Amino acid sequence: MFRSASEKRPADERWQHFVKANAGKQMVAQGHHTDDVFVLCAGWAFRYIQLPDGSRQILKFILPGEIFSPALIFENIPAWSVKALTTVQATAFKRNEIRARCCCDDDLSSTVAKSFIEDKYHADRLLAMVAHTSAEQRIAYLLLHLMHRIAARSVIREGRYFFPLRQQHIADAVGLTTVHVSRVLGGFRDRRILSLADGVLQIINRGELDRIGLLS
Amino acid sequence: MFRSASEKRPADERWQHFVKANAGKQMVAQGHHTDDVFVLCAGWAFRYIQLPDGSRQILKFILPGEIFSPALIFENIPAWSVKALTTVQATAFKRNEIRARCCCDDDLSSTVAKSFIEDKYHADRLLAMVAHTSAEQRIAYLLLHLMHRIAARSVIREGRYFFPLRQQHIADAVGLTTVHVSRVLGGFRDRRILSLADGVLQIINRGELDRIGLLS
DNA sequence: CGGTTAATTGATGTGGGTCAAAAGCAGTGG
DNA sequence: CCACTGCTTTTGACCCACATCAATTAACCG
Repeated sequence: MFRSASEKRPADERWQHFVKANAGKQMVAQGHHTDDVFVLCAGWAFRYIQLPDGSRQILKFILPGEIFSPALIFENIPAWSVKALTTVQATAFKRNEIRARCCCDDDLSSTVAKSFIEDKYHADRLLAMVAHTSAEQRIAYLLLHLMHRIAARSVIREGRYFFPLRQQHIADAVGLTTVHVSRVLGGFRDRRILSLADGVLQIINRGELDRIGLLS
Repeated sequence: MFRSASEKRPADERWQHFVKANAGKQMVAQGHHTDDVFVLCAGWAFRYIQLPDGSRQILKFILPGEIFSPALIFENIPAWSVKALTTVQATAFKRNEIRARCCCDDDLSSTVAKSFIEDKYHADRLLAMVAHTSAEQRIAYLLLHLMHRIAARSVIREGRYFFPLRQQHIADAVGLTTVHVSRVLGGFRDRRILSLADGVLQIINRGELDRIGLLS
């Protein structure tokens, strides 16, 4: 049975609530006020900014367990948008609640700080890759980066990764066109390095992929 | 993370001290432990990461009054380096001291949060520009961004900005070669948009510069 | 079945890289 | 005062990685 004090309050006063969305649904909109701090529970999403010329830059792919952006805890008008990549479920906490807890909870505030730093670390490295390396290197880097994060939360067998990105997403993340992404992935396939189709990334020659994309 | 037991302090563990450095001096080194949190007092510096292939990505130019990086407050092995661009003076605070104060000082922690968010905001936009726009747009954007920050801390007369960057720095910040930076700046000069020489940036046609670099 | 969206492939164009040379301009030292 | 050195900027010639445009195929779906 539900013992639902919270159920009886209006929806916008509960200190947390759940949301579901289908693939493609915009969940946070650049420049629009929100009091919610979202944490992804299931599915994939991505954070991006839209340029006035119509192109978009994907800043980060968001995996289950991750906050949409640590910045959301401190600002109520985000400078970016978030869109669901697959069907997703997320929990929305009230910002005030989170911030109140941060003050008296050392663990939480240290987690927040870590997530800020990690976020920034990856953003900096992505910038370096996009600015200074070839299409092959950028794509290899992105795949390796995501593989690492995927492997951290599910067991990987035979080099097969669940991988819901379309080529358009890869293109928007590393600053290429879909046409060229297709060519590069085709090249990887021909050279027996990996194959990417039907939402599955199959790694065939990890060593070679590392050699290409692991500039560090 | 490691924390040394509380100890009596030798002279060099004062909770803050000052440092001076000449242009070109490396002040923080990627991957090397440091207990100091630096704030720039005078001169310019820049934060960057070095890629294994030798090229470097400049992440941010640091102006007087700014912290080298907000991340420095929470991590003791930075993922980036900082180098002096001009002769500089900086104050080095002890990390433990800063963090202790953050806990009981709402103003300070809110300032830190703001600086994290602002830092990230500019990094995201730079990534978008580098990934999706032309050389002219990137350079115009960088100049406009810096002009804005310079103007916030000193009066500008007749569109003349103190501007100590070499073309190499511009190239490393926006992902171009010095040769091409030279051509683009030459183009701007020919078209009476701006001229950049001898450490002075002279804006001639601000409207046109905005039109090129202000994609927002 | 047509209609739509994603991936592929080919032909062609171009922005910016690469290489190389030269020129300007400190410093430095004889 | 002039040569010498090192650093930065400029300029020219050439090239290639990636964009652009366009057509084709494949998969999915009501």
